[in-house]
Amino acid sequence: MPELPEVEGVVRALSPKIEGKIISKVSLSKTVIDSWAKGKQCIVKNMEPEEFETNLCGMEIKQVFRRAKYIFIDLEKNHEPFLLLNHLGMTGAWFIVQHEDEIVEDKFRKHIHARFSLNTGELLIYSDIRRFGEFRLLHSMDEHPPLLQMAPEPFDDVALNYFLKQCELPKYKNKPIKEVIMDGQVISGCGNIYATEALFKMGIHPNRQTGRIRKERKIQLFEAIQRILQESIDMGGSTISDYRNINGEAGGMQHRLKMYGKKICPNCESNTKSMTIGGRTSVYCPKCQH
DNA sequence: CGCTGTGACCGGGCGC
DNA sequence: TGCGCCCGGTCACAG
Repeated sequence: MPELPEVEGVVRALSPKIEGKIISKVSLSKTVIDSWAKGKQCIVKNMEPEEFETNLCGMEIKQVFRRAKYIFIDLEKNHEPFLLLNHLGMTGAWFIVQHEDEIVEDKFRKHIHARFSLNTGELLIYSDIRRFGEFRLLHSMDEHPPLLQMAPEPFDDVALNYFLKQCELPKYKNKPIKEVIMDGQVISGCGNIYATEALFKMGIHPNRQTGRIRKERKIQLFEAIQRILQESIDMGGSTISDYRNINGEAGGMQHRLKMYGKKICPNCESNTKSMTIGGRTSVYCPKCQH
């Protein structure tokens, strides 16, 4: 499941391969196209799939960048700028190939939902097994209100103070710390894996009420999150189930995880525990985390 | 108006 | 072998 480091990996791999190229044709899957008639919006949101295909046709890819867990692609057609939003959801993956049978894993090849033909003859392919991903064709981020609520990038200078300020709000201060650090309006890009790891590293129980953690400790926690996100970026992200980078390769960070998905605490060797916090499974060591 | 809780979206994988 | 259920990122919507 892609969190910030995995999305960053995709963007770094994707950008040099597609920037400057032109989308000559777009073809969405039957599942996506048929969903509209059924009153659903499978993957392509807020636009009729055929319109999405037509609109993207002829667009030049200017720049690919990441914000939180979103991939954004700056596009241009007839001197008019557009912004293509893509979120990988749980299982989204991009591939650049000459032919789609180069995608060797069945589960990715079987769930291709968007094919972008490039003017170079290459195929840019978006596959999404569980279809939790999404595309939105926008002019700017203002068009999609949730984007305006996002916390700053975690490596931005203002991110720490933003985090501390949000923690003081009534809606957050009585909530479990894990729920708060995973909230994109508090910290950008920190999902279950890295929240679990940072809390373990800090010895903080995931269910601790946010308002009951001293400021100094909150600062240390934030810095731990920054470090683990950076470490994971450097390692090529974590491949837990379906994450692949653009070359179909797994990341390396999963081998460095100490608590996420573990049965035994690597510090004290007691059995880990698991509880649901904010609707998500949270693993922790009952002895090391308080 | 703002906060809170719940449902919806999915198929791989696992437990029984 | 087969069936049913669990899981999760994000948002929409109800209360």
